Amino acid sequence: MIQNIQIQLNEHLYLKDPMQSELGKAMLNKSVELIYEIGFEEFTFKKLSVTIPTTEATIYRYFENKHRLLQYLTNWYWSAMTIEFKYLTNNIKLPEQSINTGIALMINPTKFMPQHPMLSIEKLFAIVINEGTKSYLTHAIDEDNILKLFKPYKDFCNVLASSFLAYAPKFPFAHSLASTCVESILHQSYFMKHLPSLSDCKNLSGAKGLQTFIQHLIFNTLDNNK
Amino acid sequence: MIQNIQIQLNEHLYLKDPMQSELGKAMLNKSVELIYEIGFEEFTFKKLSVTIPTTEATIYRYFENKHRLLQYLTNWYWSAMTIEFKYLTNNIKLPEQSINTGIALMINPTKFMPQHPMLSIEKLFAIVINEGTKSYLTHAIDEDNILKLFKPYKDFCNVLASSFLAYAPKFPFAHSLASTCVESILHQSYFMKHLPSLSDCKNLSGAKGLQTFIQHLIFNTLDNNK
DNA sequence: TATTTATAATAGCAATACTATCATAAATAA
DNA sequence: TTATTTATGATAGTATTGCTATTATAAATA
Repeated sequence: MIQNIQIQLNEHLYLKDPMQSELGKAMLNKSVELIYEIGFEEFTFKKLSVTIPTTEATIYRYFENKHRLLQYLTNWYWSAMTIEFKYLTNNIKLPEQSINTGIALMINPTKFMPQHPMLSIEKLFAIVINEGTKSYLTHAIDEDNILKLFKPYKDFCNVLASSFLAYAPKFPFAHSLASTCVESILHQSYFMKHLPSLSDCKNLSGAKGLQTFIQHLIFNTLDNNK
Repeated sequence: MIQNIQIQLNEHLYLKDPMQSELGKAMLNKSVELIYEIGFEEFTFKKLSVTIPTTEATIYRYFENKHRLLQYLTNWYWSAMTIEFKYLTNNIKLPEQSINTGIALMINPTKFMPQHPMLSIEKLFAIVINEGTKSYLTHAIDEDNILKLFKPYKDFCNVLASSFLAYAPKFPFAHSLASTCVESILHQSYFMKHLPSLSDCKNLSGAKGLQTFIQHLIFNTLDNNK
């Protein structure tokens, strides 16, 4: 589904829209590869310019700095996730089923969005896990928020919260639960791989353990607050 | 309680133990002030050296780089939290009461650890909220983990998980729930302040909303898995 | 044909993230 | 006491990063 849709992102994320040229698309494509490989701290525009190839100065005409580029990528990810979630849950009557679809999508996005002509969903998912929080844990958070740079992330949490409320209309913490689940899935995925003692879930069998844990968390909480 | 205890931290965190000299202690003290003020990305050893005052080269004799210093601070924080949690819950018979104490401590550490001669607990708490994840979201995670640089964080999650298991011995996700709660409290605190639409809790009335939310999450989950 | 636009090529600069050297003062050992 | 180690300051230096500026050229558009 997602590979046929052009995602229009907040214009404050870039100086020149990377979607409007082949070179810009190469920047997005190659930055995902490179950040995935070497991590965001080690990632520089100079290194990116070599892989494309182009010049550092040209990349700076597209993006203010590497932090904006990371925000561009995470915005793209959450926009795609929101579109996919709405698509998957459209016409679904049972709120329970929508919630379970959301969980499955968050844990295993490549199952629902297998590939994209421009970006590797698999690597982008890894970047969201490894570097995603850095896009909002910044000293400029309040200015960035005024520019609405976190809207796609909020949108995704909101649609998830809405499905919680459809299931348990009186639950007073739908948004907190939604953002907690989103972050928990990302963290637990990271912990399973790197700090396994912080998790009881195993990476085996398609992250089934994580799915069970998150279902426990959501439904036990919601069932007592219907 | 905590102000009278010397916390011995992993020796891979530093080149020269900052606790063994007044200058080293000043580095810790002033780094908390400075990171709190300008954020970790803007923080440099050069800037820190001016506030102490000392020279950049001298700070490099204590810490490999600013990332190790951040890890030192977060290690100190979670060690202190673990000690405080054990102290507060010692001789407590009801697991429920231990869990509630843990929640209260995590949400409002300054209430239990009001001050410390070397470090501002309040500012250190803010740093853990704003920058804490950066101490483990690094490309060197696996090497750092071999050096046991995340032990204090794991220890805290473990003692919390133990209190969950005391309350609900058959619950199979105690560690995942513990790390999820720890991270959720930090994230929700951040969201309440900067991205309020991601939370239903208000900063008013001593973060009472956050406490209620976390209690919902824990007890509803555990009660159905006793 | 003229003009705008995009990119390449190149240079440069201030700040960052270190490393190295030497002098000196204080602490400790012989 | 003298000798020696240790800690710090003072200073310098280097490679990289993060970014800006200038000019040339090719392609697209008017």
